[in-house]
Amino acid sequence: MLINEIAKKTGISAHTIRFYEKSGLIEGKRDESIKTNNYFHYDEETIEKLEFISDAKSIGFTIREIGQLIDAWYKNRFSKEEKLSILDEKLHSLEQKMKEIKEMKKQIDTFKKDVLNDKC
Amino acid sequence: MLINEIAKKTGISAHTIRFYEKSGLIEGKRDESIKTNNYFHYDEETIEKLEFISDAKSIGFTIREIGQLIDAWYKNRFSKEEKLSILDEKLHSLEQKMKEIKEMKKQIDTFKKDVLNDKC
DNA sequence: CACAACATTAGAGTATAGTCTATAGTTGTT
DNA sequence: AACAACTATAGACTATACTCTAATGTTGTG
Repeated sequence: MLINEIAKKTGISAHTIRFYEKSGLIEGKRDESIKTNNYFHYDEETIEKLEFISDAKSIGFTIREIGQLIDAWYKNRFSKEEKLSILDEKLHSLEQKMKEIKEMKKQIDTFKKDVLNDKC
Repeated sequence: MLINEIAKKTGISAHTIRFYEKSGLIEGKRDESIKTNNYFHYDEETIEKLEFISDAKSIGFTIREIGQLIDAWYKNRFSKEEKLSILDEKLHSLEQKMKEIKEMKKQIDTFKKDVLNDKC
């Protein structure tokens, strides 16, 4: 799969995909048997990763954090213990975010009541 | 209260407070009776707002969105209906974020299981 | 074979949200 | 008065995450 095909499939622009590649989040492979060009080829796993990147971004993870998560999952650069520790850390930060969102919902509900009762 | 005092109370730097002021999130008042300087004075409401800004930022609201929320709550530039519509929109986006976070937690739990079972 | 459509790289430009520096004036303490 | 500590403004600088442009080469269709 060349870059425009995976771009269409994921809804992420080719530019952004190249940016993610430079950032180390994904990795295309070059076909060594083709000498005339050096096009990158992407596989199904990259689609999975790109979808994961989209999701993780939308909840506020940074590129660096997403990189860690992807490494913890796909790569063997970390030991089992290191991987688990990264994943637990992210789970913890998600729980924090959940709490903050619940607080903010309460806060906005209070705003709404104030508006409804003409208190502001 | 002058800028350094409110900065200490909120833990937000004077620079950042001035940035929020320029961005329209808060508003200091000048004491017209003092002719020798034009220092800004801040009140308790501004502390409330700054704390709200910190919370809202940490769950991913942008300056623009926070501005809308503050306007919906404190200002009379919007009608009751407009205010409620802004607040409902933000509540809806919080519910979306909650869903996404739950999904991500599931995803990371799956990663963890894979790591524990040496599946990656 | 012309030529549109695609690929690569390097690097410039944009938006957001600060963060810092320089300059200049003000206030409080000794 | 001297001087540290505070205040304001304008504008430069930084980091993050894109987004776009330019230059150049490759591939596929009529």
